[in-house]
Amino acid sequence: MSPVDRYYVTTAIAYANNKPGLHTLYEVIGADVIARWHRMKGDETRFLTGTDEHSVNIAQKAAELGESTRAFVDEKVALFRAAEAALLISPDRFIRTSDPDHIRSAQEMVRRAYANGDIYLGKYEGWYCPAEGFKAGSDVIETPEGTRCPNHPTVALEWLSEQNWFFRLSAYQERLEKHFAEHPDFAQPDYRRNEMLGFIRGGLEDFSVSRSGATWGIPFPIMPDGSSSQRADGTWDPAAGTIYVWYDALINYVTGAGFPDDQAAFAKWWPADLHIVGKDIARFHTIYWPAMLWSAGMDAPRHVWIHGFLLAQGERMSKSLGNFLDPLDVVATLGADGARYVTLREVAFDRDTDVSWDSFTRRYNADLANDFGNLLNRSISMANRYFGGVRPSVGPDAGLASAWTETLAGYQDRLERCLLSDALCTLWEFVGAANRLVEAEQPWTLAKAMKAGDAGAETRLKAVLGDLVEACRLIALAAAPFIPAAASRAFAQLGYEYPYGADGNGGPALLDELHWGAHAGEAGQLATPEPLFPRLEAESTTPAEG
RNA sequence: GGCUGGGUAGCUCAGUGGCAGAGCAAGCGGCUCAUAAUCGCUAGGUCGUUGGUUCAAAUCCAACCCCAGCUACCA
Repeated sequence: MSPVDRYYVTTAIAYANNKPGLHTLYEVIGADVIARWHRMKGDETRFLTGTDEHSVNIAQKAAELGESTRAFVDEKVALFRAAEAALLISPDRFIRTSDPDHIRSAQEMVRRAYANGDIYLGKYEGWYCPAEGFKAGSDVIETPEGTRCPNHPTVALEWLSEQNWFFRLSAYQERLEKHFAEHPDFAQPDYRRNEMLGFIRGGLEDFSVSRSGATWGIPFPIMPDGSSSQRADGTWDPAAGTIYVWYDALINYVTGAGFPDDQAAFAKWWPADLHIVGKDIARFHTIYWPAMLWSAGMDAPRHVWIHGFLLAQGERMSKSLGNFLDPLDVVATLGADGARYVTLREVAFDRDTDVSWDSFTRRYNADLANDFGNLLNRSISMANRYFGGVRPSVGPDAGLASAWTETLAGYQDRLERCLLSDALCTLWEFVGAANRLVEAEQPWTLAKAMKAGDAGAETRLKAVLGDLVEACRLIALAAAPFIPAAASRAFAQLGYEYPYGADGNGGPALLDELHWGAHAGEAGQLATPEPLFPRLEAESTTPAEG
């Protein structure tokens, strides 16, 4: 038998301290497109996204608001889920680091590393802000009064040392270098890979994996003497501390694959095919994470794609600066499909990109309303007008057919290399070719000749419109991972049943459907055309400033 | 500071020795099937600066100016 390929793609989990901005959901949209592409191709696909909920900051913020930490993160998670639903994000699981199976998973990963001799007791030293906790060396400022943390400039920092557990990252330097050498596409794009490789070559230090004192976190499962920190009644000895950051957050990827409860599922889904992460956490995903997995006897993920940030007038979008776009505003203005398309078309997936309402609406109007939406509209209108809506079939000698073959190859290549903006650019060149065909053939002129009794003109007209309708089918279907709802609506207008589910599962193998003329000869009736992407007027394009 | 990448049209970018390019935005024209859509044409650039190599430099070399990324434990 030819086994169905399976594909496991993840995003980074988002810090659940606020409502999500488009700059946060950007990678989720991208991952969703890749997941849908694989589902439609017929790969058995798993798409994991979720939230990171353990941190001193979150517990503190909840306390300030007089809420339980649990209630606080539940609220934030609901905001994420609502925004993702609005963007038609289709995770197979939305994981939370507070999920019980994740807690078991993180603890088991710690036990495995310990059993492998990679976790040892050490001393963590650093600046400590009494109002906040340990601060990284890069995160403190020098003031005339002394060293301070930027969040609490009036509070004197203390130099503290704390007994913590450490992970022996230094033991994996050679293996990491070898892995990078043998798998050049493990970390991409190339310039990020080179940065990571440079970091490895500079020498690796061990990092701490536990914190004492913190209570909002996963209990560290091991006592200093090596015994379990779990008591007879099932509770955990707080003296053991909690698991710190990366042995919590990164572990979500194996939890999402079934670890540790469902070994069969884990064997099926691990290693992940693709982690999509922001450049700020590239090092943890391409260096810490493989070492942690190897320590547990597991394989490294196959690919890590490192994307850039959204910028507003050159500045990184962030919640603290307040210069971010609310995904719900973008969806309200552009629609879910428009928001997805425009975000991934305007922002290169491999580097930072400046975005604005102006660039978004211009792109929406140019690509979606004018180029593709109007192509669909004019094609269907003419077929309705000249042939009563009977869907015409492709012609015998369509020049678009060979152009399509080339387009599809380029589109697929870019999409599968995570060059999402380039993929759309390639596909839209074909949209332009179809629009030019209309001008070249002038169906309205052929229609006049047909009316005058020219049988040749009628044949020609039918073929031209058949080619245009076929072009629309192919474009809509190929673009469906980006614009799933619009693709379905386009199919309805074209008189085709849309065979895929709301998440892209369940239909025929996409690449079979993407052949020119795959449905030639099938009878069908076109519907009344409705603008697929209504054009935006300038006045309506600047909602929610600031 | 060190290492890496970049500075090309109003905007976003492609272009690694041979007549400066694309898309969008702008202007003009054509068409009328269409969402004032579409198609064609035009305009617009001392290719960061200065010097050098070369018959020839956006491209190679040197110096300098500016921007970004990385330079370890943030979620």
